[in-house]
Amino acid sequence: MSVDESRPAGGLREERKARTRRAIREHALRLFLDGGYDETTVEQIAAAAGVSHMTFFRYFPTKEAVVEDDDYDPLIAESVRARPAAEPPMTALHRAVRTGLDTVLAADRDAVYARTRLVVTHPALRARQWRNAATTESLLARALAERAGTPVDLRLRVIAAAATAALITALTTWVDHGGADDLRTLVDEAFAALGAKPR
Amino acid sequence: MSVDESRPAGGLREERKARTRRAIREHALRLFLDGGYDETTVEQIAAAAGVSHMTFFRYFPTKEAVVEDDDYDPLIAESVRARPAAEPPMTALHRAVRTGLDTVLAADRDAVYARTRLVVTHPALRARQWRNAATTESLLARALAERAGTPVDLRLRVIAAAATAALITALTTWVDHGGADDLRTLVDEAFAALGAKPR
DNA sequence: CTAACACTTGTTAGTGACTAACACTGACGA
DNA sequence: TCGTCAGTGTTAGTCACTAACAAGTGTTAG
Repeated sequence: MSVDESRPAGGLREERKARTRRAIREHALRLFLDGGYDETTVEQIAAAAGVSHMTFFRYFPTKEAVVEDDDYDPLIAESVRARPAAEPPMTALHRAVRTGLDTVLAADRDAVYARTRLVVTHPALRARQWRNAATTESLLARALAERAGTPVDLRLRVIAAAATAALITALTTWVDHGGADDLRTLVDEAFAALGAKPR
Repeated sequence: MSVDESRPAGGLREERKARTRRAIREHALRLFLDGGYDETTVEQIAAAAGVSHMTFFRYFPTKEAVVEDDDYDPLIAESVRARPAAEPPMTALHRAVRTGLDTVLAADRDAVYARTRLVVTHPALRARQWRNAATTESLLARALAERAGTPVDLRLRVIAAAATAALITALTTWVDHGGADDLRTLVDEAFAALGAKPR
């Protein structure tokens, strides 16, 4: 996510790229929600966004990638590092996730729900999400390790993986109930099941 | 996996099918290990097994599916149901996984390692495995619920998901260390990180 | 034993995700 | 203002996967 600082980020090129990226993503999500994920071809998305299908793949490595939210993980990792070192790891993750969630939900709850629903519902996207979960986990494990000043070991990796699993389970339940529940309550319950102290 | 009982399972057809299925799987794994997963095409696997690529897809829904081990999950679920109802859920899962693992490892440790290595190493297979993890989880959650005589709730689902995550983390570590460690010890450590009592 | 049937397979033709190569165009630095 | 090069479109391909039909072989009723 680092931007080449030697070139001003506000140049016409950068701006254009950002706009194209946003356009592709927005049109893709709209088309997915309208006509279904499988039924929507990359060609259609590209056409809707006014680019060729090659350009699509230059911005997103796969069709699935366009649904991902890449900003969320680093945000949580950051939060983890900010937690006091004395806090038990699972509790630290819980609170970090809560913080991140509050931020994201406050911004655009409906968009988050729509996207989550898409991912949870569709097998291919779900699989993709889990693949990314591996990245999330090592990111979180490293954050935990840095916070505690210890090396990354099996214990921390398991805790990070379990926390990710808890979060995903909460998200799945959220969607299964049609978004009726309060997601934050579900997350709290999920972490409670892993023995994280609520406070 | 249920066989139509109205027809004897020992007919020529059934036998032939079983042989074809085994042939495809074995040739596929050999080719994957030899030349890499991506580099091996379904066409090549089919040719090696002496069938057309259509036949391949009639036996396995996707290229990835040929690597999966479908017998393992039900085996664990069975083990879970056999655990005493008084045992805490995470402990029950731990012991069930241990039991299943002992069985599988005793049979063909090297084959298990080779297959696990393939899956852990390759992103697409890894993703697929985790997609199945969703199935595994609901299977385990249901087993836990039946054992305790309670409905499946968020808590049980989270515990099942966390256990699966712990298992996968242990498997990943196993492969990362080149299979040098004792897998059962790793699994014990992984579950210990989730607070499962060792005994 | 044989003929009709059911099942399995191969062939062919297609779709759609994704890639490589190359030519073009326009923004940027000098 | 001009050369450079990042960003894009076009074209032509590979490969996973599917649908439709034709052909072969095990099974079974008569």
